[in-house]
Amino acid sequence: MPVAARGSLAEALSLRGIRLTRQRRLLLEVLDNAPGHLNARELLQAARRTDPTIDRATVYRTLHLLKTSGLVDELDLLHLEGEEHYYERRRTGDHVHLGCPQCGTISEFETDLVTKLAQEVHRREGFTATGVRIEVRGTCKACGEAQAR
Amino acid sequence: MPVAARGSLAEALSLRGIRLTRQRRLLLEVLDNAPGHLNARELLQAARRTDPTIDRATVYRTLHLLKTSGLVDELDLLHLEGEEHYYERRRTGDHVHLGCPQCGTISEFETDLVTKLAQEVHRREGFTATGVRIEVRGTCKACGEAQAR
DNA sequence: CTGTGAATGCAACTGAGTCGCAACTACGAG
DNA sequence: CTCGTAGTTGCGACTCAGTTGCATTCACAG
Ligand SMILES: [Mn+2]
Ligand SMILES: [Mn+2]
Ligand SMILES: [Zn+2]
Ligand SMILES: [Zn+2]
Repeated sequence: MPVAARGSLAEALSLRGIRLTRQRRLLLEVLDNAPGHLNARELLQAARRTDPTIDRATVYRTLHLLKTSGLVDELDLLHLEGEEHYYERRRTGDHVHLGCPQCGTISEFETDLVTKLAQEVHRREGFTATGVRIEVRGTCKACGEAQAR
Repeated sequence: MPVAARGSLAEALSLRGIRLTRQRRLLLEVLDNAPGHLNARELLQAARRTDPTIDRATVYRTLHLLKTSGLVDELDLLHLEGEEHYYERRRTGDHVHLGCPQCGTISEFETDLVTKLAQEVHRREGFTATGVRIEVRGTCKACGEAQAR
């Protein structure tokens, strides 16, 4: 991962008075390089491939920290399978998650409706949103076409 | 609760080949009359006030049934407190949940953006939504005003 | 009324997430 | 570049939401 990203990460953390430990750096790196969405168990497994001594408790404590710092978002993807939660680095563009129970696929969908919703909630209710989570369950295109026959 | 509602409930269930047992009727009644959002433990407690013999396993099995039948929605309210999930009867008007971590209040917000999102997802992605869950975390009006001083 | 498959209660189990504590370490003051 | 210390980690025990197998009970079609 680019040096710039590392720099800004250390910055982002120290700005908040958070120490940049070996474990925290590793966990963020794993999240950055993960192809999809990881749950806590998968995150631990992946991190252990680099540092076999890292502990489950550290993963949970770090996730809590990163969530409240706004660096990571927690999803449950409508619990399509199991009770776990999933984690992803917070990005700039807002996106929504689409889950298809038939094939188990989670896809992402960018839309400005997230921002629109935050604005509407503020205008009509005086509520200042700090985080919006939108999860959609349904039939994906592929499953829909397969069903049509 | 109106007889009509009861009738349509029995209908709704038997249409799907679901037996209307004493326990299922009770759990739906408790959900209907609940002031706010209940988690599984609270639902069990409330139901036990009427039928002390009802079991935890029945609550979970029934919730699963009602969820997959589309009669009940599961929320996690962004897990403002704890890991539990919350349940509410599905209504006609779409609504969104607003959670304020500072005062712990959950409020509801009606908006047609839910429908708009479902339409946009279908148009742009070919994804047919069967359920949309939108949860917003932030500072409520009261807490915002208190903070301004 | 009766028979039967579905649903329930019970009790044991699973596994995600938490917590207290002793050892360790990031990092700022000197 | 030390050193001191508050913050962090690993560990192991723990909590508690949710699940499961099985014997008993019950809804409801015939
Ligand atoms: Mn995502
Ligand atoms: Mn959840
Ligand atoms: Zn699909
Ligand atoms: Zn508030």
